[in-house]
Amino acid sequence: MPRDAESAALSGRRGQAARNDVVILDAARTVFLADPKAPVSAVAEHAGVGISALYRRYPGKEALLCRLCHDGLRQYIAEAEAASRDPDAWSALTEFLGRVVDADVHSLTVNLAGAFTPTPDMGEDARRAGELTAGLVARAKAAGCLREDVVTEDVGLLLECCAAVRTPDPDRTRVLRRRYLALLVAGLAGGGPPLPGPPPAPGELGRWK
Amino acid sequence: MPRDAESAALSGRRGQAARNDVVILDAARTVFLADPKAPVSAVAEHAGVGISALYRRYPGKEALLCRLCHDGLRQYIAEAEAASRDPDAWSALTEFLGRVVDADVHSLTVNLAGAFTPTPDMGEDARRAGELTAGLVARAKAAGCLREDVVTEDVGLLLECCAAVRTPDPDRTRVLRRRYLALLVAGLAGGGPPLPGPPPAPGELGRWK
DNA sequence: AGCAGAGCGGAATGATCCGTTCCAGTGCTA
DNA sequence: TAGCACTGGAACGGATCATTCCGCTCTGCT
Repeated sequence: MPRDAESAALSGRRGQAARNDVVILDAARTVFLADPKAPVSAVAEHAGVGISALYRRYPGKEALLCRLCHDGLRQYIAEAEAASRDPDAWSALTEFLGRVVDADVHSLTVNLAGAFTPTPDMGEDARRAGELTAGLVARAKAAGCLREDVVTEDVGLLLECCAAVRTPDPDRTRVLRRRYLALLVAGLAGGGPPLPGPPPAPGELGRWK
Repeated sequence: MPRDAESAALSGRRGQAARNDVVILDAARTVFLADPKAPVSAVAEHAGVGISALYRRYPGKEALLCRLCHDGLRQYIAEAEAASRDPDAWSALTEFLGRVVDADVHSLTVNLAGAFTPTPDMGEDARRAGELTAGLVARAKAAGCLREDVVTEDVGLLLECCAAVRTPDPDRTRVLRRRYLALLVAGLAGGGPPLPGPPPAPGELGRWK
């Protein structure tokens, strides 16, 4: 009988269990993305499984949220690393932003934070994410395509702005977010008066501490 | 004895009652702006009054929310009317946006909507608000200072983006919001590639129907 | 001066919601 | 065929709120 845990074509009880692993995770992402404080039962319902299927895999809601959040953080890092390899500094930054917005990674990492006590791993990953972001910003600035008065910390807030755009339809939401990201990116390119106010300070948005 | 209901210097029981009217409204605005689903008791506590002081004035939470929201809508209209009188089409639009963002009117009108059944009055006011907004946009476009591919409905989403910027400190929040509004406004002025995706349709964001 | 009651603070109430546990059923697996 | 890994979903217990209620204070009129 097949023993490969990676296979999606597993049959029987074990197959269902393996498939439930991913079904549950997907459902959780969808549900908690739509409403970070959704009840656990909503996840089970959306996944089409019972509540016990969920509690067999995670010790509690907090663990599930933590997993989701950490996955999002890892995805952010992966996108940032991929962008770092783009030879063009401007498209590296802007396409990175586009991908992060599309994947709704920001909602995952930020809106869910605070609902659980972060693990040390996540702190480390968060630091790495910050570094990579700073790299992308610095490179774009050095290339002269990004206005000088933008700082690394602005990126998080920009993503927050895009994440605020929401409609009942996920696809439509993605499209509209791209629209306002485009507006923001046009602003990032320069033009207009200097940006007002002191920029966000490094520790200021310390949801991660 | 003084009978003037407008006076803030009313003495005695009636005076306290009149003063509580405004204290409660202010507290409600502050509290519900910070958290639209805050408990009623939080409002009373923030106002420094008991819960009954609140229930003496409003039949229930919903009525209070409705009042707050309607007030916000009226303020929006007032700002839009004031802006309409600005002879410069561009500053009419941008300074209007700035004032609305500063006053956090958008959070008031949008984040609170859905928590109560709107009155017909509000529907009427919402329509008027839409008209005024469209006027500001049309004028800026006609003057050639606003990019052509922006539509009236974009304004609501822009405000939503700004409202998404939040810090524990209200003053700092205001400053940061202005920062990203400036970025968006720079984008609105033009430059960069055309905005992607179909723009939001008139009825699409129908939180008010 | 005295009293009727407007207004108030805050405890008590009752409903709702939600995370978690528990148990009986099901059909692989050996 | 016996055992058990896994599951669905009901039941439990705690928490949170909106709202009501009661006893008190102090005002404003007679």
